[in-house]
Amino acid sequence: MSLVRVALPLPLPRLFDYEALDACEGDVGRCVRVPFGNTEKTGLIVDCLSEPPPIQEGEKTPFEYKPVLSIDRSKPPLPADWLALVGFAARYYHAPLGQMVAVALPSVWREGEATALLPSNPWLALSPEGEEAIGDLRKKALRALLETLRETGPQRLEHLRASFPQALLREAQTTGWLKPLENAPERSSLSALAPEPVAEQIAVLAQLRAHLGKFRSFLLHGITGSGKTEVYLRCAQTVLAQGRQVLFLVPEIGLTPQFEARVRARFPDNHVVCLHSKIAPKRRVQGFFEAMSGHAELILGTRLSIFTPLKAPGLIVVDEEHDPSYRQHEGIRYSARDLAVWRARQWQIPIVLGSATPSLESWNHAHKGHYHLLQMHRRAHAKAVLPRIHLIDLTQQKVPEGLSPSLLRALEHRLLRGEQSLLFLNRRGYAPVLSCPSCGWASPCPHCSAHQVLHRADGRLRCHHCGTQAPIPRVCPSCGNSDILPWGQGTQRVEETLARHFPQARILRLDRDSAHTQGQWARFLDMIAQGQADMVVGTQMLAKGHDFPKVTLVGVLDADSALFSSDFRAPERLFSQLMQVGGRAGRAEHPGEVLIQTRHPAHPLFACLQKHDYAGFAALTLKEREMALFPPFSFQALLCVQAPAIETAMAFLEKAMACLPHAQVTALRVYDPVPMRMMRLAGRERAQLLIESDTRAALHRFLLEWLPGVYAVRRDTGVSWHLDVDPLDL
DNA sequence: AGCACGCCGACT
DNA sequence: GTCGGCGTGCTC
Repeated sequence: MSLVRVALPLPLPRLFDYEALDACEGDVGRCVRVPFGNTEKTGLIVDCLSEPPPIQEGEKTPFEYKPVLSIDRSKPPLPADWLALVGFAARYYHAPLGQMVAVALPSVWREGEATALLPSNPWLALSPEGEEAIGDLRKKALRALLETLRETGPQRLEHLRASFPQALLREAQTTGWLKPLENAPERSSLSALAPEPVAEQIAVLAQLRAHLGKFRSFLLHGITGSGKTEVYLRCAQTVLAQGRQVLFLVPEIGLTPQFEARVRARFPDNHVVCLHSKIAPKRRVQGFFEAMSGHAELILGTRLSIFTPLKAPGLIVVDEEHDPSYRQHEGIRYSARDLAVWRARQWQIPIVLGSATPSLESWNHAHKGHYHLLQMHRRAHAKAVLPRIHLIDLTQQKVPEGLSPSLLRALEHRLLRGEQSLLFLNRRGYAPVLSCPSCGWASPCPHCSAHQVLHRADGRLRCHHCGTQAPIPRVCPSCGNSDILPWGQGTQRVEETLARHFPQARILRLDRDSAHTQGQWARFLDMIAQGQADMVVGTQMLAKGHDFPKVTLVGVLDADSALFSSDFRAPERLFSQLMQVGGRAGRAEHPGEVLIQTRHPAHPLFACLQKHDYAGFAALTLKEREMALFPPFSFQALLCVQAPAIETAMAFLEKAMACLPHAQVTALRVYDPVPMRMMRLAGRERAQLLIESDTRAALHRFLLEWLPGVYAVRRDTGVSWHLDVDPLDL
């Protein structure tokens, strides 16, 4: 008898066995179609058994195995190291294996017929017909494509894809204007010129290169502008030269295009694959397959690309490793950064975690000697200096519209000198609340425990959590008072205020509302670079990724909300954001200045910030965490429940608590169930239960014992739950 | 999670 | 008399 053990995409913590007479060990890692209940499902074969496993205790009758419907042998099976990774992730995050597989495997792979996954010849050249066509082409885009080819000579398909739409390329190929080239031409002359590394970079590179081919976690702490990317690229170059692949992780989709462009420019002869959730499903599997077969040499992408199988891995780079976007916080939760470290160990290769403001978890690892700390304290451009940081004490100044007189004066100076200013405010919309002074009504969202935000431009109240919209009421919906007022500042209102103060200034607003498409965002960045804006108001979108060489003033309008937040990680995020926005200014020859408005200028966070002293801030904050036994000095898991009503959610948690393992593990704390900080979200009410342990091992032993009980808890209608291991926000 | 089976209220 | 609510139980 031959059985296959199948992981199915179900929220059940078990596997299902099926009869498959023709199956063998070689089918492990293949997709399989199976009957399930009275439907069919596609799962992944994770094991092959020659005889039925012994009857489990408590099992009544030996059941009959159903036969598999079909095994998909059109694709190679997923390799053992990939299955090991997904298996580890499922165990570590206590998620059903089938669901982890569903997260890790592109959906088209599962559904896919034997599509032509092997890459065709990627080289394209301009044909004589194309050369002729350029003359009488009326379409601007097609002409631009052909002229690019004429100027640069043959190019790899994926290079062209990065700059031209797919449809355009297809059109040019079908008309015969672009023809495939059999052999890759010599293109060494086209390699982009690269800046010479400075002393610090050379030293860091020497360390990295000395450890290629071995497992080692490096924490590369380099200040903004110290040239971390250059280090990654040079290290990658060495790895590629050894015939090995490089996996690059970046935090956000928004950052991939520029990074991708830089990587492609640097390695024009290598096959680069870009993976994130906005890539068309078909191309994602293609990239997945090319990485697995070894055709793709550089794989870059967001958190989901940590699940890419690699044929010959040589290096993993996690850029901006502190960034919270590495954590998946919906559905099955995982941290791509943490899994990356596991993969590096699995593959016995080095991993570089880079950041100007490392996560305290990583910093702590470095200081305990688990990670090897590499530092770069100087900006790579000799002329560039760090910005000076000043605090504006809001308790000493009147700020009627969120802009203090000192900040206004500073803005005026830049305007007169023809320099750019950047204002940073983490609140989009016009005003965060519309409120009634007489009865206290404050634009509540009907579905969330949050206020609806006033968006004056489109005349709506909008909830930023669930998306609910409503027209702006003319009188208070609660008491009929006609004097309802916007309360507080959002980016739109600041933009308006600035326009009133500086009617001659060209003001640009950059937030999710104004730059909703990638194209719009790029256009805005371009306008700033061209000097077509004097003042830019924006949210944290501004802090990430791009440099603004002409900006000499950065104003932070409200730094305080994070200082006394109930989230113990809020100061860490604030520090990182302030360092990042500060880093946007004062590039090249212009010295930059940062002005931070605060009601708490004596807060120690600012003292560290003014000295550009990440290490000092980290030491201070780690000390606090140690005293309070917060992570990384304890290990947490969160059981989260959603239900139509909070009572139902709490009831589930009470029942879950009733089945806690009797043999209570020592050094472990189980806190009482509480409603979540944001109790209501999108019409669902949420509660949570926190488990905290002194050691990771104890936490996992405990969860292993407890979870079967939790799965067995009788759930009222509408209740759903999930476990969050190493949660980022409580 | 789906999807069945199963036992009590307002309807053509 | 039925259609349909969702409580409960199962999926190799």
